[in-house]
Amino acid sequence: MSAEQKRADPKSITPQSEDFDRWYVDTVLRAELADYAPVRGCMVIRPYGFALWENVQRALDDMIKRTGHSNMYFPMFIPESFFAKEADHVEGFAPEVAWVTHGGGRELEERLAIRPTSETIICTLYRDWIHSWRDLPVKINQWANMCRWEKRTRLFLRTTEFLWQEGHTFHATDEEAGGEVSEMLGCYRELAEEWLAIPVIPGRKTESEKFAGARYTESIEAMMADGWALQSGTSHHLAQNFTRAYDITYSDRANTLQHPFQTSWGLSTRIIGGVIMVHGDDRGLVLPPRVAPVQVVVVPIVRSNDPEGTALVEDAVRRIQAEAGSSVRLRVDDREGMRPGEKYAEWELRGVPLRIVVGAKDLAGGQVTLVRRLDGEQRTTPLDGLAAQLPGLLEETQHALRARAQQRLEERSVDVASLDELVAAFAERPVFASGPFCNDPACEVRIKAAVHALTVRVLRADRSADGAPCLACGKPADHVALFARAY
RNA sequence: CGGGAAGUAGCUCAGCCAGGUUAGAGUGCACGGUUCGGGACCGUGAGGUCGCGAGUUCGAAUCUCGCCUUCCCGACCA
Repeated sequence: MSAEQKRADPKSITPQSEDFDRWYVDTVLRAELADYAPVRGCMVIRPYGFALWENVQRALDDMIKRTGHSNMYFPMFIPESFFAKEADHVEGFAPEVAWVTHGGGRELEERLAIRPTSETIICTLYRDWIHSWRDLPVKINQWANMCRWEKRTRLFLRTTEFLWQEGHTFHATDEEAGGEVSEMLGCYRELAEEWLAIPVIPGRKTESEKFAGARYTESIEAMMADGWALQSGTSHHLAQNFTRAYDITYSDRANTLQHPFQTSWGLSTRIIGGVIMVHGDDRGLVLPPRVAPVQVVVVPIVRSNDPEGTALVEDAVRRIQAEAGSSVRLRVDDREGMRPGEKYAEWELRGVPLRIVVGAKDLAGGQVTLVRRLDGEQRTTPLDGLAAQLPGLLEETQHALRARAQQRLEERSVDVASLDELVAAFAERPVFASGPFCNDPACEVRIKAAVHALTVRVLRADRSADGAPCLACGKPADHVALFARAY
């Protein structure tokens, strides 16, 4: 089938190789993860997409609790005067803030920002709640919606309103805050790698890429199937920048007034876009079992003119359901009047990791057919003991997905020692290039100019340059930077 | 926010250039039947303020202007 014909077929999605961006949009819409809302740049997260987000949320929320944080909730409206105290922060967010100017039919005396992030209102409140070294550390988190008026939006990756969690902590010492920053980045890494099967590269942002108001920002960077990078979680060391600006003080053990050290860290619905773009294929989504809303779909093959066979099939399906119990998230697709092939295609589009096909033919030999979404691998297997194997099969898929993503990351990563090598690395296709970098903003500008749409993703936490010459200026470099095109 | 493309049924689109019966197709949807192990087939039926608003005209999906939304490419940014 030619590309032209495929486009005319409303049931098909654009192949990745033809147009990756269009494939992404087709997949999100057709798999019913989300749809466009009537307001520019906004999206509706549909039940299937939200179920996926809830599973991500649950995993991360457990980690947040495990590391000693409590959830709470701040309002979404932030008075302009609260917002304006930290200069870098205001300047950094000013162009993206939406303002409420009217309420109750009248113009407000003071404009209200719709939060683009909550440092300012949290600091304002904690000024009253932190007084003593005994009040520290403060380790809180909130799950909330945010608003950033972006000029160019993309489903999940960058929308005007989005959902995330933002953690905010206050500590007595600089070192303790630094430990918090890396501990939470570690949680994000664990979420990405263990739950979403997405290998990531952790590191520190350059000055130009860091959070407005932070001393430094760390992030995890993931490679999408097209070789582009996605910043998938960020953690900021705010030092005393906000606690000074918002005048948060406490008495230490020696009864001297101190400003606490602060951190903040966030992970958003954007990560859903990452899951889609890392694992998906031309049939649609491929979801990691640990977060898939439906882990196993059972498709019974029944014929209206074969009541005997139908009864056998229905018995077998009931047995699978009963034996699987709550050990896996299993759905039986017993919709009438829909042919099996149609059901297969639909659940493949939706990325369900395992499919069990139950038909009279296989059942005659006490078997059913098992199909893996990951690679389409198909085999018959005894009905006896099948349900007990499902959790193990799902774990296998989870690991295979992770390994596949890891392999792609390695295949499309290169080390470069000069600007020429950097340019050559991107000549054919987008890659992750790593090379020695002195972290001078002027060098960053030169490097970005060398390759179209290139950015410095992070100064890698896992690599050291050992004084090798910076690939832009040749001076001894402390860092190995990751260079890539980014969403 | 600049450049380009697009918006007609849930979806993919034709019709527009050269304005004129009741606006079409495929797919999807509902019902009936035959089917049923990879997106079946036959029949019947429902479904559209032609993105929104002005204007030109006896008459606008079609021409003009403005606006909105989406997609692509930039600039900007999570």
